[in-house]
Amino acid sequence: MRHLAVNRGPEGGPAQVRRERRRAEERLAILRAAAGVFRGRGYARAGMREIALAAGLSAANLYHYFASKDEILSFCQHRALDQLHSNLEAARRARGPVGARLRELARAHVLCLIREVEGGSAHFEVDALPSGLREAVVAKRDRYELGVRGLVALGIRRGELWSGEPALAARGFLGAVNWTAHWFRPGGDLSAERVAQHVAEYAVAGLLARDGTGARRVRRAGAPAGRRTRPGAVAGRRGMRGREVED
Amino acid sequence: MRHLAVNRGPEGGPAQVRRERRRAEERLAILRAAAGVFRGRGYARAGMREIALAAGLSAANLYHYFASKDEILSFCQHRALDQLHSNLEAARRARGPVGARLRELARAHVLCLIREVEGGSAHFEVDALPSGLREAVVAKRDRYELGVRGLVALGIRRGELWSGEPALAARGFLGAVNWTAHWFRPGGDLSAERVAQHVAEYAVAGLLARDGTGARRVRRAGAPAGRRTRPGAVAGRRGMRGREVED
DNA sequence: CGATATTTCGAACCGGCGTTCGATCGCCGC
DNA sequence: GCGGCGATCGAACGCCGGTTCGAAATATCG
Repeated sequence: MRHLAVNRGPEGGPAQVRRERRRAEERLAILRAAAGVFRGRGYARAGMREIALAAGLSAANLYHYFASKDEILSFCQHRALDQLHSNLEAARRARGPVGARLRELARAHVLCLIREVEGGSAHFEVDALPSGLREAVVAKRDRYELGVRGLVALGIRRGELWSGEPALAARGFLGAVNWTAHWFRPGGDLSAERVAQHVAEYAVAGLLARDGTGARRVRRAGAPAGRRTRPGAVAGRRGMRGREVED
Repeated sequence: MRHLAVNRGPEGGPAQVRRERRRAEERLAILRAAAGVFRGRGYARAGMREIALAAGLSAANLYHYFASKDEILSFCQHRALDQLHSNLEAARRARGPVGARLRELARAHVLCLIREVEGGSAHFEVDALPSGLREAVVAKRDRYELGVRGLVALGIRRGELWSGEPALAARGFLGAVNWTAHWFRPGGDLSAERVAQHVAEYAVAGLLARDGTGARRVRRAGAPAGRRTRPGAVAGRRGMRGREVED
């Protein structure tokens, strides 16, 4: 971190931006290589020399692109979380049955985790970060979880989904989806797309309205939100007339 | 590992067994303390001195009870896995609807993970073990997963469950259940029993027969196994007449 | 009560790993 | 071309943490 981005004035030369672009690309390449090593050996076991080898440069040179190993992990996590948040926004904006939206969200989530191009599998090593960097990652992850929970709550209010406890249902949903990163190994007999499809199917199925026990409320989508919420239900408190999904 | 269990002959004295019993108890106490530290800080961050402090003895003295830090983790995992296998055996022997059996299995699984008395939360740190100790743990864990998958396959053959792919459904099921250990913190507003109940409910719901799409085959339990398996289904191959659950 | 084995502990060891140092090479602008 | 800045690297540093050492305290047995 000795001489990064000197920024000698408000306006850099035309070649300055070329430099910075090349630098950003190199950072991304390193990030990808590091993500691969993290996935293969876990964060704790992965060494800087190993990451450097995978990225094709020397260990010392890594420190011209990242301040520390923790920062590399932090960037991996932020990148993947940004992708997840983008998926979430798409799911919130989408119209149609909440189940279908959640299914697509789950599918994208799984793909984000197991696709090699992203360093998504490094999410679960949040505990490895020092508190300074961890805070931001945890906050972003919690915001994502709250968004998913909001979608689940919306589905419950609409009567499309069933759940005794939206928070627990959302966590089960996320668990089924997140777990994929623990066992999936690329190159197996199951393609990433196939896995994502099936796991998403399972994750949403656990949320769908029960048919045998409990109230049967499978219903056409598009019913006005906020209706069909029985007094005893655990759905969202307070009225949020304008918003469709709670934060 | 210098002078453990000298074993001076085929028959130990009466006080010998008292010693060994006390030793075993001390080992268990250390195991519990270590499990607590592992849960709180993660395996990599937990130090031997910290474990020793939690267990109430010096760091050096730990090595009179365990050969290494890895061995402590390994024992934690084996203990928890033994518990899980015991649950699995109960689920296999039980009669009645497969869904109910899986729900009870999931409930017991969650409780095993989040109850403090057991070091169950250390399962996910399997990658931290050196290959020698890891093999046995992974094998035992895989056997458990295969057992769950067998139960799922049985439910599918019986027509009580639906799944495009038993292996993926079982993994989603285990994911929803295992994830609990990542977020549950004792002392929150949700009791362990309540969490286990709801998460198990969700995990099984994802397996139950679809009502809208797909074939509807919710049916009274106890139907003979092996029937109702359509030719195209992905259920278990080959006949296993005597066994109800495949290995 | 001596002898032996077991438990305990403070202190030190040492290997690995994240990190830094100092120097060299190469690219870009004037 | 040449000056300077950024990129690169081999080597070394320093710390942290698992592990070991040697001895002292304690229990067990004849």
